[in-house]
Amino acid sequence: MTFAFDITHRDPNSYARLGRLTTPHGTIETPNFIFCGTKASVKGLSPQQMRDAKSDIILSNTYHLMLSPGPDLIAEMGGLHKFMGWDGPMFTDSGGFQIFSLGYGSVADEIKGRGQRHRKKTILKISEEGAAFQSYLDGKKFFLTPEGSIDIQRKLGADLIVQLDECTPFHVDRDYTAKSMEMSMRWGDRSLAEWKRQDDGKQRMYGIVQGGVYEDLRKISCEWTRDRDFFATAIGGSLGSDKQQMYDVVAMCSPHIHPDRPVHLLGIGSFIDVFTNVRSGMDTFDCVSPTRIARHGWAMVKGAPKERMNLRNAQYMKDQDPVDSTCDCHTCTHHSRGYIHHLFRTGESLGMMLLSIHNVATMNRLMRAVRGAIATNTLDQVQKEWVI
RNA sequence: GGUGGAGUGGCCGAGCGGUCAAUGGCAGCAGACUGUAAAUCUGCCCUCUUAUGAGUUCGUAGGUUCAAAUCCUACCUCCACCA
Repeated sequence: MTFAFDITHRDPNSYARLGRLTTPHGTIETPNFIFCGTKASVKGLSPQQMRDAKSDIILSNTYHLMLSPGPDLIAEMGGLHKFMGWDGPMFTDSGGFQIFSLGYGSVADEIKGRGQRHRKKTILKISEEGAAFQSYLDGKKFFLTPEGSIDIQRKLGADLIVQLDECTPFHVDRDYTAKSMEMSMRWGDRSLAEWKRQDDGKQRMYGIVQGGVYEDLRKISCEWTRDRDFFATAIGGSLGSDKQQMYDVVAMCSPHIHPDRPVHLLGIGSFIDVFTNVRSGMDTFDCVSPTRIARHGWAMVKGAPKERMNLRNAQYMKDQDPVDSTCDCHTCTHHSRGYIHHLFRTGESLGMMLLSIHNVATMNRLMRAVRGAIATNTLDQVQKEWVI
């Protein structure tokens, strides 16, 4: 069997469960975390360093690889696994998030109404047929359709692929959200048809739940994914303006999604978010945050205030302790806070690399702890160790 | 010794009579970031104050003027060239 999802344990008190997700490139335990390697590279770490940090699965992006180096080149190079030197399970996102982010900027910018800062929109038009982009690299125009996204993802060759959707913004009205959701459903059907047409047994597809913050829309979208031949379910779109609303939106999906399929929560990844959403039945997560904030000087630290520590802060200048004395990653077993502070202060790229290693290792440690906690029905206690 | 040029906030460097507590950049201090156009972006950055505001600043000391970082004089220091 090349693909499977086996649920091995269900938490009696919530939707939390343990599972084994099997792909042609290996089996991962769930809940698990998928690291973002958008342009065929997890920023700051080599595939070997990802392995050393105990990572199981990574993700790349259809849109970015479409622009450069192009799907045909990657196919010619033997596919994405071979191209980037990662032989484990891999996921590709469809480009749906870029339909949002290239028009609105970051999630925080959009929610806080700041608009897209410092750059022009490069999403030109969204229509029933697809989305028109202008490459930020050379101005060349691209038209991404559901069929095109699937075709590109087939050429890239990730194990787990995703239907094209429109990632709905927060600041749109209910009517737009509903129409957008319906279009994403039609895009999902087209994605599924294209996948079936090209199916070679090496890939499986996620359908995406949209519907914004509206419970009735989420229910419709969940049932739509449940009733289609998707291998798995992903929850996407606007999840609200704050954490509580995000938790509520995810929770309102739990009763309506297919109970036996893997469920992925798109774009979420803080400690508290993982603990909370695992209870709503989320099996996998992905987020740019571990590697992005590492490049900005922040270490994710178990049990720390706000879950993290800013190594650029002057208070760490003479600190001889490791970033996290309970962490056994390469960074924490070899380097001090003071040294990492120095690397950031002097602009040495090694600082970003060391913190990226630590944050990746920490997310993997978190997921192991979450799995252990579900197995022993101790989620509440373990959460208190991680989140204060 | 002579001639010319220059001395501005931690550093570099604009400003050359009022709209100057003084553009920028760097450094510094903190913050944001959740399917990555992010090694990005934001705020603070003379002193006191939450702020309005007040008080001291542009080598030093005088002077001109209603008004000086900006003009004049002397001195100090540095640079260039000539001896």
